[in-house]
Amino acid sequence: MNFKVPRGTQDILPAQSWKWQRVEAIMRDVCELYRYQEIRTPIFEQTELFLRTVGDTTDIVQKEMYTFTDRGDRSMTLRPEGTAPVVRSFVENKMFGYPDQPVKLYYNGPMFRYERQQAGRYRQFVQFGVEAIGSDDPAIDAEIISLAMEVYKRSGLTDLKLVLNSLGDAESRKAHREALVDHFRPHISEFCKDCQTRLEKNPLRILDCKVDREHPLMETAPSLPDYLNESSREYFDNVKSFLTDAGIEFVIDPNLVRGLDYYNHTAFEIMSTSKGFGAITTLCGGGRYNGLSEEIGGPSAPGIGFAMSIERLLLALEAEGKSFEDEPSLDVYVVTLGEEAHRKGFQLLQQLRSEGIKADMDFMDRKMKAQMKSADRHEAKLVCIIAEEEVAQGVIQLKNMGTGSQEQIAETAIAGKIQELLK
RNA sequence: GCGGUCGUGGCGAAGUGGUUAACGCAUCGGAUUGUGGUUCCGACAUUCGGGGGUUCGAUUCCCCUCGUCCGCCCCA
Repeated sequence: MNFKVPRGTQDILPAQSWKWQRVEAIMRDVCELYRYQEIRTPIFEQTELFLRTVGDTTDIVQKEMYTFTDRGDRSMTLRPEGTAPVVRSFVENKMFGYPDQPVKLYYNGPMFRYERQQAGRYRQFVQFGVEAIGSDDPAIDAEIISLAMEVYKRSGLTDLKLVLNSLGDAESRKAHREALVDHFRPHISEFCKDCQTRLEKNPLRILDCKVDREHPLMETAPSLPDYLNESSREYFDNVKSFLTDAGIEFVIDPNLVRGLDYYNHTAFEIMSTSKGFGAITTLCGGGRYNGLSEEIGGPSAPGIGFAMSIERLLLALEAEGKSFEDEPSLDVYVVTLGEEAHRKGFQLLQQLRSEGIKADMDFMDRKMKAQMKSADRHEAKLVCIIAEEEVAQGVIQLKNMGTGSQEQIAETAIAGKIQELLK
């Protein structure tokens, strides 16, 4: 019987996992810098939470959720996104009562969407997300976006594009939506099948359609910015000016529409412009979700956040031909010959480690030559060689793998000598 | 959910309807006794994703299935 990882999932092996650790370290550092604190919510939630918040006409709910019934006959769903669970927790734990507002949170963990495989798309993927709940200051929109950009910057990415739009408040959205439906309905039969369903589900999406982009009605379609009411427009202008003040470049895309129902006002995506990337270039998506808290039974609490996929960040790095400099390395490899030396070598190994020296040795009873090869393969800076003779004399041969030179050191002095050489 | 592509040892990759499935890398062993990154020699797929069919005979032909990769939709 052969087993394989479930479709759309992957094992992250040592050759890659160290890069994940680098990204996650950056992410934590930046969050601390911005005073965002980690929150960990369950991997699954009541299905109803996502139906209510994400929206039952969205792709996520219609075709992508991992939903199951538990033994208590309750419908549960592996979380497809992180915002709804965080806001659920915000409400449930009455964080709206915390003295310091807004509540600034981040999370990092697996999300699940039942989708067909493609480059940069997985059924289980890891999202790092940040949420600021409780404030409707446009400055915090800029802060959130800035935080995302900072993570990418520290990761080494440069080929990025920040795309920005405003969906307006509920009133603006409604007005625009009605205008769109009125505009397209008389001629909807001339559009593709997808657009025909979009008319009812999400008419905004029609503007995005690649099939019908040449249709004359596209040109004359009501544009979202024209339907923003006074306060929405003002809010968006403020977000833009805060971003500009922060030195963050962006482009406005009036057709940028976020897929989830709970979004309003600020919507943004960060995309990779690197060549050689797959068809999917969105690295990060986010927006404002005023009203989400009420939607799930909480008090009014405006919020904004984003989510980025670690997988895609790493893919983007590769597309740009970059990686992290500080790959894990080994300081010392201990080579031994004979049983007694092996025993002695293990003692030395443990001593070195207790002093913070990264060290390893052979556990396969290999020949000396093979042990040297291992040392070389692991790029050990130094090799300690111990055989019968050394054991008898209480000494160790210390070889510098860079220069090839070797000297004999008393075993009592070896740790100090190594510390000195590693400086 | 729809469309295309591919599936040979740890990895990369030839190959043909017929009794031994190239090659490269990696790995392991050896080339005078205790030393790496170069070189030389040797070892390493009862088996060609799985199942069924055609055939005297299939890894090569057909069907199904599982899986891969890519694109559409949409997104992270």
